[in-house]
Amino acid sequence: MTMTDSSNDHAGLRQAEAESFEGSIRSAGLKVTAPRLAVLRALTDMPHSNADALFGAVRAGLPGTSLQAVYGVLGSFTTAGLVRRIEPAGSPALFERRVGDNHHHIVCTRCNVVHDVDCAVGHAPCLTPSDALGFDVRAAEVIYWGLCAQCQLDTASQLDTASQLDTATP
Amino acid sequence: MTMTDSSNDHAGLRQAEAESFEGSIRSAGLKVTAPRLAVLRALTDMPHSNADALFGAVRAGLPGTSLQAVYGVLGSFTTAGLVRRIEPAGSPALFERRVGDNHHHIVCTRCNVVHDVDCAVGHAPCLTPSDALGFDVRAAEVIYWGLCAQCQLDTASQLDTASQLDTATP
DNA sequence: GAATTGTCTTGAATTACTCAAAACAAATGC
DNA sequence: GCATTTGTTTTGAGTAATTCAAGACAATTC
Repeated sequence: MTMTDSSNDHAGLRQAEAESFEGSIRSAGLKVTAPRLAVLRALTDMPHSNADALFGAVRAGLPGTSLQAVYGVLGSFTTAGLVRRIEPAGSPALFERRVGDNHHHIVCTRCNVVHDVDCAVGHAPCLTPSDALGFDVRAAEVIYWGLCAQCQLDTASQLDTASQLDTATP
Repeated sequence: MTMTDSSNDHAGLRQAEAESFEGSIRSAGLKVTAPRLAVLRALTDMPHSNADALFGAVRAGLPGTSLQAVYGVLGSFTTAGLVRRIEPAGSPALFERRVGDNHHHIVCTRCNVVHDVDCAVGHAPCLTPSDALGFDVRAAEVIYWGLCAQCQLDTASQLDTASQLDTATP
């Protein structure tokens, strides 16, 4: 299947996007390859994804790609500072394109959705521990844990149903 | 081999300690078993240890114990709120007895040593993100990354040696 | 002291990830 | 353009940390 250039309204945008991906990869000192472009596009569409989810997205547009290639791409991107890797407890590593701004994350304990949150207090928030114990502190990583809005609703309605059942079965 | 009670100065202390371990386990609603006592003792001696390190320590005093038993003990202790599990990025899960005080951790990026640090700012420090995005925030986990005092010295002297080599080989 | 309940041992399986060698493709120099 | 160099991907295997399951066993309860 071939695609005529500028065949629809999105073509221009898509091409501009592709060029920006290419530029990012190239200026990170890495060779521009199809798997790399595909991973970068997938990561733009679905931030906070793990290697396996990205592999799925990449494979959709580039069938021959291996999972190891995705790991390789993510590794080189992370080393190059093109993507950031986070590892919330109990989760495989997640990746995002938002780098260099020291933002943090909030994770739902029920559905595992992840969102970005900006620095907690003032500018460089938790970067100063009460006592650094002689450490030369380079980074502070904050993860908030809680229930997302949807899961609050879901659990509330579950409790509701449960209490109704209690009443219904004396 | 048998051990006479109160045969040395440490015996009284050791017994008191054993009783406190027993009490902790019992009041957490768990059965008191030899592997559990051994894990709790090991964890007291070496906080921020992983399952494998604890297994090693436990096995020293209680040879028949299996690694799976250690995982089981740690799992039930964690569920019961008797120990806290932390998972710094790139590390297997670490365990500690200090629970319920919402303290944080500082990890050396070179030697992986972990220390406790108290809350960063004020009382409930980073517990309030700038924008919780509708989440019901229950916990904030902060990990500081940096070089410990010893590793600062080590890397400094290495740089020193390297520059000396540079000068020595023109 | 027997019954009940929960825990431990043994053995296997799973998940997430890494390593290595050969095939291949992108950038570089001619 | 085409060959070379360098870096990347594929294929296949391997590892670390952890979990699952069945039966044996031990701690509490009655």
